Amino acid sequence: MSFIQRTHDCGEIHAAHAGQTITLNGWAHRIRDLGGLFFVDMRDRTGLVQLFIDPATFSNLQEIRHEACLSVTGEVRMRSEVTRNPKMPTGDVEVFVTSYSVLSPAKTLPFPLSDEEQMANVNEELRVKHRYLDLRRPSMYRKLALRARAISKIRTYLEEEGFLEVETPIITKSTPEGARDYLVPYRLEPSKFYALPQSPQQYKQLLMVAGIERYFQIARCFRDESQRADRQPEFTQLDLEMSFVTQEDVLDLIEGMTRTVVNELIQEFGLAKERVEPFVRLTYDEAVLLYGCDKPDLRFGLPLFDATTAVENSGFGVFRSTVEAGGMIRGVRYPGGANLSRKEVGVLEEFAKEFGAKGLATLAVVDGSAEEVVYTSKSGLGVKGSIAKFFSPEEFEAILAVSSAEAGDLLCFIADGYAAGNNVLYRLRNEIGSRCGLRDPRVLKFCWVLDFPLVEWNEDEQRWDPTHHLFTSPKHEDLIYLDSDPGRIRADCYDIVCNGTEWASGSIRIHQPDVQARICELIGLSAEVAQERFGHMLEAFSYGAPPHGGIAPGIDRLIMLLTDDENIREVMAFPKVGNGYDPMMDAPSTIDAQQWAEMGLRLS
RNA sequence: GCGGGUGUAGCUCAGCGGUUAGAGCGCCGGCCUGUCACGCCGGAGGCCGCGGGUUCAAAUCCCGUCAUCCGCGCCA
Repeated sequence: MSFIQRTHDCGEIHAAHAGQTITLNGWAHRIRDLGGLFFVDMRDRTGLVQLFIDPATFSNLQEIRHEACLSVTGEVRMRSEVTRNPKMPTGDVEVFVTSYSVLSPAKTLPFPLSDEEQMANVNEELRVKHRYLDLRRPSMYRKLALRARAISKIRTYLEEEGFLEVETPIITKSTPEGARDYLVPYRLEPSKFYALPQSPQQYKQLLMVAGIERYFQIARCFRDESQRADRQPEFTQLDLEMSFVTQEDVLDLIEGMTRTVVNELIQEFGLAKERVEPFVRLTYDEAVLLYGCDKPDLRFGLPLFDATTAVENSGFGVFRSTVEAGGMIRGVRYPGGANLSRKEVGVLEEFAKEFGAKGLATLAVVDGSAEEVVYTSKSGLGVKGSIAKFFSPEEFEAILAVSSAEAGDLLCFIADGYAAGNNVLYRLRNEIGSRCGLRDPRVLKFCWVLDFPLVEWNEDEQRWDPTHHLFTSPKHEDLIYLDSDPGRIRADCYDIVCNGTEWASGSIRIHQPDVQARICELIGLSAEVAQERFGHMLEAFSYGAPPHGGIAPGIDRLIMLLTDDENIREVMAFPKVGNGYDPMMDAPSTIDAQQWAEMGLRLS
């Protein structure tokens, strides 16, 4: 069936077109039938323009229903002063329709896609099921456009830096190290399987051995792990690797790329974000000490404090016994928290308990002249609270000093081991930051976290596990701890964190077979198993592998940061729902008997 | 694997032991010549997620189950 093709786009029509006869193709976004007057807001990918249709000229206007696909021809007319709509970019004009055709009628919609306010609450599964309708919304188009432009700018930047984009296989070998693999049965030998790549990690290192020197790819990654708001079974990373570089070279390149790309996107899309500043740098140890985690939100301060020595001999049994057991008393300030009711503090304690806290001890810091104050400090601060009775004046002074407390603060203490306590405290700090309005949505605070430990002790398995992955290079000077104190070995490993979420992770890789062999041994990978799983890597490295390193920033997460979306589904065209199911395609699905037979498979 | 929330009209929700289950939006019909979230009048539309139980009586209480959302474990 033929149709009259557009001469213009809806969103571009303006006063200069007045008098012209034009044709538009698009959808009926909103319809206002006034009896003697008929208005349609027509939408295409560029925007909206109002159609004016004279009902006297057309007999069957009820066929123009919500989201019907239309071709419309008419004359662009200026609107009179009183009928202009300043809220619309095309609001100075309208199209006086002389002919139209319904290219395709539309059934009643499953959700009100022309109403952004109502769409905010619509059932997520329904939106995913009818994704082709959800994506008609201008706000969704804009996210896809932002994503496409981000990728385009990344590509441009890296190509100018001498990078080559290389595709790597989607069906490959299972290397059961990190996440669970998605598996694909191999028809020709029924006991064998391909795996979908968790990332192109090994391929990109092999590309370095191949002499590509500067590789990147907008790479799809697959991990069969349980879902979260910011995770999907398949997601996209900017995968990147460079040869003959130090850590500093990778950091410089990525920081330059990020600031260029993000600042351009902020400008191009008019995002309500401040320009990205040079990245802050923290070591892993500093980050954990100051913020309790390796992904601190640096939009605000409130560093954790350590009150262990201040209270280790106090009359408060919980604190004393924790210290005696080798634990620590660390805490965080809650500005304004001194006003919290007992019940509200209880809510905060429940929050802490969700993350494994045994309890939450608090002291309110107020003006020294306030009521119920148990102790007034030399500087005039008053302290009160249910545990205040346990401390001596010296202990109060020490607590106030280490916490840098101010009047109005609620000091929140967690008594536990360093790691377990930090796990609670960093979440508590983020919660306090949110409550106090300190997590400014206009700010993108990027920071590098450097010098991660190479390995961490796995209590369950009683062995050392790689913190990053087994090809990560130890810092040369730390190799002396390999036998005596492996936990002390730092790696040439780096993360980019933005606003409290991990955005990118990377490292300098091991390129020397003898070092790789020692690391395999350290993490309990026997030579035989290493050969079976990674023999291709070990062999490749034996043919003159260059020193190399790389990084892999998450594309989805970058877009989420730019659009302030909390859910990764919002920045993907066709996401799955929480259990990995695709309600639109109905995938995964059963296969027919012939496919079972062909694959040599049966249910156990 | 675990915890919490939500399942009632096409959508968003109210109803939380007691007449015939409601509202707003949408949909259908009527009226309306300057609307732009048009307005006004009328109407249709419900296995109250599913299964079981308690009760004279269940959308409402209990048990189970399924789906979905959020989180924990997990995610080199």
